[in-house]
Amino acid sequence: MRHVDADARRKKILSAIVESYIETAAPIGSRAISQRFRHSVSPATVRNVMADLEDMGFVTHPHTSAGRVPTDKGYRFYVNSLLEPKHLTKEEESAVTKLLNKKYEDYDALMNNVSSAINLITNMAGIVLTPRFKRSTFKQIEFIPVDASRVLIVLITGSGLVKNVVLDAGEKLNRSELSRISAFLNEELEGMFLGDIKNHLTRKLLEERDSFYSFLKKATSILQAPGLLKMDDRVYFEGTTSLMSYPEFSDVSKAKLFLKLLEEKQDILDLFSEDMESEGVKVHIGKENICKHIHEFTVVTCNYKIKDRVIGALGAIGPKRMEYGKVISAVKYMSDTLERVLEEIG
Amino acid sequence: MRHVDADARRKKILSAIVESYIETAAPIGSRAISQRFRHSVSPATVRNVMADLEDMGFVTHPHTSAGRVPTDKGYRFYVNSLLEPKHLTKEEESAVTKLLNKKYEDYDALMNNVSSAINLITNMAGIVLTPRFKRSTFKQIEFIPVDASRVLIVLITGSGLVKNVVLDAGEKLNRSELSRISAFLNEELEGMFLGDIKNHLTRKLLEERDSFYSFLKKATSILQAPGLLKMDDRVYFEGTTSLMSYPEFSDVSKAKLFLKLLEEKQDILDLFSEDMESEGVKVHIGKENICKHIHEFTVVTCNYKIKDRVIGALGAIGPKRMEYGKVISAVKYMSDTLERVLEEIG
DNA sequence: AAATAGCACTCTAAATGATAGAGTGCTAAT
DNA sequence: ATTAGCACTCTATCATTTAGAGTGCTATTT
Repeated sequence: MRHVDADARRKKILSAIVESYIETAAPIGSRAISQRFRHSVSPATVRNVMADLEDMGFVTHPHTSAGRVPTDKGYRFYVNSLLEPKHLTKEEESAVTKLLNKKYEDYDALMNNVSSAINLITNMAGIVLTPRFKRSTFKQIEFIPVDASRVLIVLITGSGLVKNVVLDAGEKLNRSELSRISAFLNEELEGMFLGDIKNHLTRKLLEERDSFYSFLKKATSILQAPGLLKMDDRVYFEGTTSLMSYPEFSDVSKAKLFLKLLEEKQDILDLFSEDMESEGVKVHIGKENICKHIHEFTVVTCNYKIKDRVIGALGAIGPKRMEYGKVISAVKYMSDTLERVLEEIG
Repeated sequence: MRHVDADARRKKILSAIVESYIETAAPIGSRAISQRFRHSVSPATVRNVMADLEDMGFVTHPHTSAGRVPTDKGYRFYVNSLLEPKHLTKEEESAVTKLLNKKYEDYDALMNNVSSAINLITNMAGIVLTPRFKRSTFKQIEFIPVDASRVLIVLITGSGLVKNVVLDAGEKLNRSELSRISAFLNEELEGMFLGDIKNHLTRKLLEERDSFYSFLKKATSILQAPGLLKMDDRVYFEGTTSLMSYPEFSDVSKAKLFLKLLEEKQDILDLFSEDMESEGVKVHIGKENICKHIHEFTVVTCNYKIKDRVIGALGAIGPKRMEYGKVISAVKYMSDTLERVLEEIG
């Protein structure tokens, strides 16, 4: 490796450091790097390059006489510039297909299986955010009288989600009025975003003054039934166990911290929600995450859509020391697969 | 403590060993026991009693020069005979009430909160098995046409659970026939166990021979819609994090084992399902559990009912070293509370 | 000038050994 | 029947040592 471009060599060595660290979880020394290149460079040279890389902030030292470890910046550079994407094997793809090709009685089971599949392929914790209700569109509403004063409201969304709420009106309900209300709402709200319905009706209510007003008022109040239009985000997790095998978690206090993170799903939810706004796979390495509980981890996310509308996100979370090529491919693949499955369920 | 009944003293000392071990997680020696009784017995006497207890299989030695530790048999005797029930404090009860007195949009949220509450009070992992669908009764069924060939089936159970399934009939559906079918089913199946419906209809089908046959046939086939009458057991967990604080889990491999247990919910489900058959609080200590993954833990369960019919179970799981009095009371209390809440939701 | 060999120095992790303390079991005394 | 006394055992802990891996610098080679 004589008279090589210095910059190219730095990249190769950084790549080697990152990959070796991902593999072994141990700091890597100049001698080992030299061996990795079959002694085409001597350890001494490697040491010089390493010193440079350290100056540039890509790697660091746990202590004076230890090998080098990538920094967040190092991982970032690796992911942006050096990474080779690693596609799923045929076996992996068929394993995913097999896991997801059941008949689903509900979304819960499907989402759980998707996060299991992510876990299966990546060995990271799989995360799925359910379809966002607020972003769904109105398709149909029906009222089913349960007894004198109570009625079951059934709301069907454009993407086929169904939501039930039992409304206790407190007064005796008039069946024919109910069916007039549902007919009206089905006409009026067709295709509208659930998140926009409330405002739409309030505005309309202001314009009306005649006898129609009280009818509209009643319809509006029914839609206020607790939980009916409320957002219904849910987070699915699988695979915490397999994460515990990583040496990163041999310290119990760290493991505990991580479990806590997963149990208090809010931070994850925020992160994923934000990532849903933009297209494609996103990678958040260590301290790049705003939420400081995730500072020791990397999160890979991707949104998923039905009919070109983003309705959720999925991804993987694990130690920064992850096989980025594999994980990124897997997350993308799972997003595509989930979209396909959702399309089929219709 | 001169001339005390030997048997009574053994019990007192066993009690002291168990309680001390529960508190400190450390083997307890004769000196410490003696101190616990304010030196009314000498360490030497305690040693003799301890040797007896060991012969009887209630306590054991980690090694020659260590204190005693209760065996499963010791815990069992303690729970059966020595235990003093410890009621929840007013604060704890009000904390539970506060946690559960929200409006629930769905059972998922409720059950999650119940298992959180169990965790909150006991510091063990809280577990809830959802209402068993098969044991629910039929109340009402309605069909909502979604498009030409598809219909949303809404099934309401006696306990107020609602289940939706979209059925794709593949052929054009006749609205008036659908409503005749639902009217018939609502009449015919009122109050019947969901688990019995299939047999009931098949039997009836055999008896019919006239024009009614094809109508009945159609009704039956609709109820076969995938997932409609299928069992829908689900397990809710909360509080794995707080368990990780226990010294039992300072060994990561043990922690991992436990997490695995929680992730593969089947064993838990089996255990709880079995316990649902009998009334009241059940305690399973260590090796008493058939499933060997639980051999290091104690599980406390209790079923819960709606209108005198058992529909689910809840409980706590944690190290054998738990405050049995407290945990047992808490599990019972949560069962009562959940029954009350379910009654209110109706 | 770039690459490398050599060497002194640093730090860690693992092995070793010594020590204190907690606990037991037995026997003799009360 | 209980207890005191004593020898013995086992463990946990701490300090000390040692081997090895790794660096950084300088002198040397190409």
